[in-house]
Amino acid sequence: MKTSPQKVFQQYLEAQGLKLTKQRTSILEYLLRAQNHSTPERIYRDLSAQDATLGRATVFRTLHLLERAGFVGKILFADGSHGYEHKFARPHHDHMVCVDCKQVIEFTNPTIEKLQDQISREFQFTPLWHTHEIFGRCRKCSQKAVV
Amino acid sequence: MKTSPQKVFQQYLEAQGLKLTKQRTSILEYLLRAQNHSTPERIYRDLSAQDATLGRATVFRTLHLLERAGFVGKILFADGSHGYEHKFARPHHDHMVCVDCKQVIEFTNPTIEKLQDQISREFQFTPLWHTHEIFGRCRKCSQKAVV
DNA sequence: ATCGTTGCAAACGGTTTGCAATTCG
DNA sequence: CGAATTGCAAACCGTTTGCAACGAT
Repeated sequence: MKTSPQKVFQQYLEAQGLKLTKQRTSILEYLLRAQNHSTPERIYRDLSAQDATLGRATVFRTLHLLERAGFVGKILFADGSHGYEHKFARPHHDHMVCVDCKQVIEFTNPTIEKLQDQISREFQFTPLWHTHEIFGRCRKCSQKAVV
Repeated sequence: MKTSPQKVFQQYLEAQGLKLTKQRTSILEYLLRAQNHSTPERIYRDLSAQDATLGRATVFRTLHLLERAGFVGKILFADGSHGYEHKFARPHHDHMVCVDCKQVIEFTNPTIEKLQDQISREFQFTPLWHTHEIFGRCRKCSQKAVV
């Protein structure tokens, strides 16, 4: 009994009284294909190449919808801008972002997660979500950057 | 031999062949006064109340200058916007941001810092800086939010 | 048929730039 | 004095919105 992202999305829409349109489907599938760093503009450019009538507004609207539903999340870039990544069948993770080649490396560390909960508890703070991004240079770019 | 932020700033400017203007001084002093969550717009509004000729562009230009120099840093808000905080005589810290009252609680955890370095090393990633923000509800807002 | 959804273009908010006038050193 | 800096307004970019046409159920 496999539940594909598409099916999950469809069920979500149905439950909310919303409709499954071809635009929503193609944006979802774009996100599933592209591992990460999909920006609204890139999604728009790539998809409107096939389907010339797709509008920028729909990309934004669908991204919000998916974000509200918890199917996609934001990822920060070093310059302060951001992109999106889907969260289907992917455990929570944080990011190391290369300031040179823009590559994104995912990491998880259970100890850090545990410490965050502990710190929150100390302050009687109720954590809902977090972002944790390490900016720096990946292995390759570190080598190149050596003076 | 005390070195005030003002003096440090002045020396930095001098070293770069830049000038110390009254606008730059007043923006720096604003940031020193306001603990945190200063947004460009708020800085502009508050300061231009006294000095009606101050321009928005100068606020942005000065903020960039201070950021490049490492005297101020960005702080993310829950809605994706951001503000600035000065970094004079304040050790590195991360943030817990209340999604309701917007309050920012600072925290530091040496173990987390150490783990970050360790993870970076594993990937042969050279960390330059990081952001780590926990979003949730502060003690007071957690209580209010109980259904 | 109904109501959600779309594309469009105009509006938006935050940030940036070009330029002539000003100010610091 | 000369170079850096400023204020202004226009330009810019990413995102949002109002609206009439369209499409899914």
